[in-house]
Amino acid sequence: MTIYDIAKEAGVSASTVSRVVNNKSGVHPSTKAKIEKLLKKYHYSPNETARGLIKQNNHMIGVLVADIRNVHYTDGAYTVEKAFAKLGYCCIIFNTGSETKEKTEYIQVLSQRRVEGAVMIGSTFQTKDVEEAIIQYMPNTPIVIVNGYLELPNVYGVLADERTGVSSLVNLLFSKGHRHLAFINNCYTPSNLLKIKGFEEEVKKLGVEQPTVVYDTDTTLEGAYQVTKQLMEEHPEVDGIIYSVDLLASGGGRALLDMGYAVPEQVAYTGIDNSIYAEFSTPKITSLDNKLLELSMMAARFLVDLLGGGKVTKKVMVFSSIVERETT
Amino acid sequence: MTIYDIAKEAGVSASTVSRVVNNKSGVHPSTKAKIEKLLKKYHYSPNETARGLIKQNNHMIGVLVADIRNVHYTDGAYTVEKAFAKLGYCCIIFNTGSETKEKTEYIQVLSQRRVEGAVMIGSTFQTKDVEEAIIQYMPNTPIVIVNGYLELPNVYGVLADERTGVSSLVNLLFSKGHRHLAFINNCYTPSNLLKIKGFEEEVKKLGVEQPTVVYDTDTTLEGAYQVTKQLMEEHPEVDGIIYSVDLLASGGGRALLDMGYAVPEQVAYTGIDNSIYAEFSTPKITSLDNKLLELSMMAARFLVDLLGGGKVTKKVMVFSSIVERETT
DNA sequence: TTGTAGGCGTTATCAG
DNA sequence: CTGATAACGCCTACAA
Repeated sequence: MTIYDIAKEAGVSASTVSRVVNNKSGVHPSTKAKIEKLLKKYHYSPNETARGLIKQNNHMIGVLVADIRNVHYTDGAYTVEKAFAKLGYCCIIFNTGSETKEKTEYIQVLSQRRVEGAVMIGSTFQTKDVEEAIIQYMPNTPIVIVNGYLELPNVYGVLADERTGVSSLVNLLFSKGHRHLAFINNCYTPSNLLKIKGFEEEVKKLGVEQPTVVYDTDTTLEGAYQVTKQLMEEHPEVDGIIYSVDLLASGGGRALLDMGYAVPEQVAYTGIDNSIYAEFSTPKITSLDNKLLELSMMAARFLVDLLGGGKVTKKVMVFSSIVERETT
Repeated sequence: MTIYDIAKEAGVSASTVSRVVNNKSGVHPSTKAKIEKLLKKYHYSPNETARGLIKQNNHMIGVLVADIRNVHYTDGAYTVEKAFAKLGYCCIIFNTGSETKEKTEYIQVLSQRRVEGAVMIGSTFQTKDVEEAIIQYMPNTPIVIVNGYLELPNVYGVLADERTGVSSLVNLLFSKGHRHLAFINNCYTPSNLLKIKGFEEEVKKLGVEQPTVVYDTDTTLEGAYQVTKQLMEEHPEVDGIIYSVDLLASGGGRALLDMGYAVPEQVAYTGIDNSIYAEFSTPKITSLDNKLLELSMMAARFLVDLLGGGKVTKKVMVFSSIVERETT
């Protein structure tokens, strides 16, 4: 059902129908009524594709996320979608995975779709390859990165201060008498690298001579469980652990319990993200709230402002805070 | 950068450029090379909007979900997105919330966007209003509902047999000596109504005379905690609880522990969904695996087949199974 | 092998 | 107040 079909049946021209559809003034009430009746009768809805072609806008924004199943990415995607839906935009969401190649491919896809703006969720998008893809394919599309930034005229960043956040976690553990700290990491995203940097710097600053211990694992409960066991066997002196994300802390915490450690007296540990995992686990996990939710809300607002032609800060940082629970 | 810009610079017509862009045969190698060079130089990417207009397809599918932050919906959305991205489709995702009005509005939006197909995730879409909206706005668009169904020519359903699933949960509790069962429900979706029906039927079948107890709460840890306390105070004889979703079981389980009940000896309980909550909680929760992941995968495959012009079963059911853990 | 013309469904600009 | 007409960017006969 097109505007022409309606026009023919109403005995008017397409332009008149268009005027009615768009609520423009200057249509005779009687013709207007006649047309509206037909519109309703056929449940006419304008073809946004055609509209977009002539209006040079499609009210679509792209959302890139490594994997929406990660809780904080889920929240981010939700926040962004909700914010834009309210404004009549729709979000096309892609799970890029962690591979560089896929990320750049999806950037290309977004450019073909001519999205008006994009949000990339996660520091994993703060890479050279993404930067180049943006330069090539979307040099003029406003892009906001959640917890990341690229030095490009059309890219904006809202960041968490995870480096100092982790420093404060170290301080917390230290203040409770824990001196032999370890860090368990899941992957080397820019965000996690900052966390490790914050960890190592603060440990050094506090004057602990012992070399810092950093272990790797994949992002699973089981992986965290195993690597924690391994850590405690190889470094029995460790009495405080910072996990790069809550999920690891949950899995690792179980290992500590199974090994018979008293938590938090003998070994204390923390997660990062202050996600539902921290709240759900037993014992409930002390976690660094890096405000990822606020970050996404801010990102959405930034992009909305940019699309509205407003000026926006290129780069902001949101301060994190510790939520203490039962593991410290 | 349009096909015309390229054509002008190459000294050819737009159609020739179009042929090269679409890899059609019958272009002289030298002109082809010349054009390809320009294409690369300007990082030309075809405007999908314009393409969609003439090809009468935009390779977009709509995904409706009440709230993507619910874990199984997240998984569903992920599965669907991944399946379609592989085929060059993009997914526009909307969080509809639970209000009827919003659901029908988003159906209208999808129709304006002229999506080629849609997936609705959750039994909450199995309502009269959604049905009418589909009839009005998308009577010819293939739609697959995950865990729901509507009797419409263009609607397909992949369902979980939660009714018999819950019956088997009742049987499990019964077989372990629990006779006084209660059901704690979060909201009255078609899916949950089936669960309650399965619960009540099976209790009756097993010859328990005592009236069945069904309590309500909102979908939060805290709500489940409170309502479980209330339940045990008002019905101290209860020794088995089925929670409509794992999240409730997690919150309720903590209440039972706090009240000093031995789990599962004194009181046993189960969740439904076999989600990460069941695995995370302490004790780990026995849960009904209603195969929501398979459901989404199947839904995606169905829709892919439909878009490819294939025939697909209108309605299938996937059998659920119990995953026993520490609470039974 | 290449170009021309028409059309996809809308909107915008002019005339009338 | 209304109707042609030309665009938007692309694709596809058909003609050359």
